[in-house]
Amino acid sequence: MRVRMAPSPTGPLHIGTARTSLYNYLAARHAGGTYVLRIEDTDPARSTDDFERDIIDNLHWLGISWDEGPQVAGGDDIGPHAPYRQSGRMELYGREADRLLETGSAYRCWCTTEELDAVRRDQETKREPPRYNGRCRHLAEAERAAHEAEGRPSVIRFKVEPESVRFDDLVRGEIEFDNALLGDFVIVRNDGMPLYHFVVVIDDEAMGITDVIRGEDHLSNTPKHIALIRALGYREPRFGHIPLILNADRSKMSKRKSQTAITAYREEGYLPEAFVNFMAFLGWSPGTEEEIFSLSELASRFDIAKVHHGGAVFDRDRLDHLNGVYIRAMTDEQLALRVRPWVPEAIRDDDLLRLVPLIKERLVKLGDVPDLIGFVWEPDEVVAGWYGPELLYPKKGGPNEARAALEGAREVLAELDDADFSADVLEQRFREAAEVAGMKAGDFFSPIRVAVTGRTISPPLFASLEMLGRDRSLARVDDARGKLTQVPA
RNA sequence: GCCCCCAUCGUCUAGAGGCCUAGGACGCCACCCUUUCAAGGUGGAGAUCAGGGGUUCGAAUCCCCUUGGGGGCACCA
Repeated sequence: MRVRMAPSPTGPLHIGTARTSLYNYLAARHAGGTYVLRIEDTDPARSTDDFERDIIDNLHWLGISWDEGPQVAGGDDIGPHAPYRQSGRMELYGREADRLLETGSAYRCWCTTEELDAVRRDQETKREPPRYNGRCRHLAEAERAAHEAEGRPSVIRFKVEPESVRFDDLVRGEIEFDNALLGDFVIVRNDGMPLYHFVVVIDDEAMGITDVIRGEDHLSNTPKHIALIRALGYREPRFGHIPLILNADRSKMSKRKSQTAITAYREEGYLPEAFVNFMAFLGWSPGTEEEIFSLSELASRFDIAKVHHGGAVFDRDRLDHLNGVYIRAMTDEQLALRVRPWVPEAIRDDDLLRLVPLIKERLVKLGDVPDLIGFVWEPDEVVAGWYGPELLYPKKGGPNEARAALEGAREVLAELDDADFSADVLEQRFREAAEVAGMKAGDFFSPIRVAVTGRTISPPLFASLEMLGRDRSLARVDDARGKLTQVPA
């Protein structure tokens, strides 16, 4: 089995492309087949090196590796079927176009865009299917010769025979189309650039692709490909069309309505293993109630025949949940390593490791780290700027209760020496102080929490104080007391 | 408009004629735990399996129609 993924570098790696890539990868790994990466850059106007790099980098990030193809952007191709970039195969496309011309399966067309538009408009008003009317197909020899002598640029059109085409789709079963509805489509532009439907078929043949697994949006294009394959005398691969990933409104997932770039998710701090797990379940399930799978587990379980037929809405809540599951499953050491890019360099590795337990079970995405424990490394005055005096009031209480708690906290902190400055000791002392103040523990802790972390929601208070150390804790409590002096009782 | 595909809780899905008074997960709502928030635990609401006809002793599962949704019909990929 040889499968391929064929992204075009006209944008950053799209989630749909990534999922198709994943399914191809899983199918190949499951069957012990070969997985090929091919860059479809036949649209020079829209293709860029940056996008190619984005695609390759993010595929690597997801852990999807290929056996043949460019291993790095702009790098050398690896594999016996090079080139793996369409721009490297121009000569072959030209030869195959000539062959089609010679065998009479294709013909030159001189119709102008204006003429074509006019025909299309006419068809629309007459409610006919919009397709090429075949004018140049029936050109007399003399007219053809005249056009060619004139030297005006022409496109090459493929002659579609009015026959019915059927194939056995790997995920959907038997599908039948009537090619009479198709119309002769263009395979080479008037500037000589070959078009997608044409090159995809040539490339797949050249690379010995046996199974074409792609998005459902290509289902309707398949009869064109099959017609081309037959005219060219190629061997017909199996086709499998996987369901689309959808926006919340159930339309095809698009940049306009959803975040589609894999990079964006990566930058937010989603874990590649969680993302892969999530994508795999968008249209596939093992048929059991298990749901946590590594890439290699997925490969051993994956079955293209069990892929769903209907589209799947991208559900961010579910992704968040899965990401949290993977984060919680990590050791503190692993998580510290992963979180490093989101933490200031000034934070030492051993301090970071001490921070991790405070946030592990409340972390959804790695990028949320600064939000959760930024107070540890932010300067006191910055943290003080995060809240106003009224945030210091306990839920049931006002400035007086806040003052009492802060006062009590000050005393406790002031009398502790550094050796005693641990979460356990702190908790014990603070609870005693709450009692002395005649306050419920929760109400007593609340103003202190805000003073120290700048937020009403934070990691456990005493561990936070321990991390911060005595002096900074004291300073923050004093900052808070200062804020309260401006407020009348 | 034409062609093709699809249709189980809000979402992702289990389900390949009797095991289904439809299971799980996310989300939601309670309660428990608890220094906040999470995490965790327990429980709950939530799908007349889009609707209608068949086939069958029996249908979420098979067939047909309707409806709804999606995709495709480029000198884009």
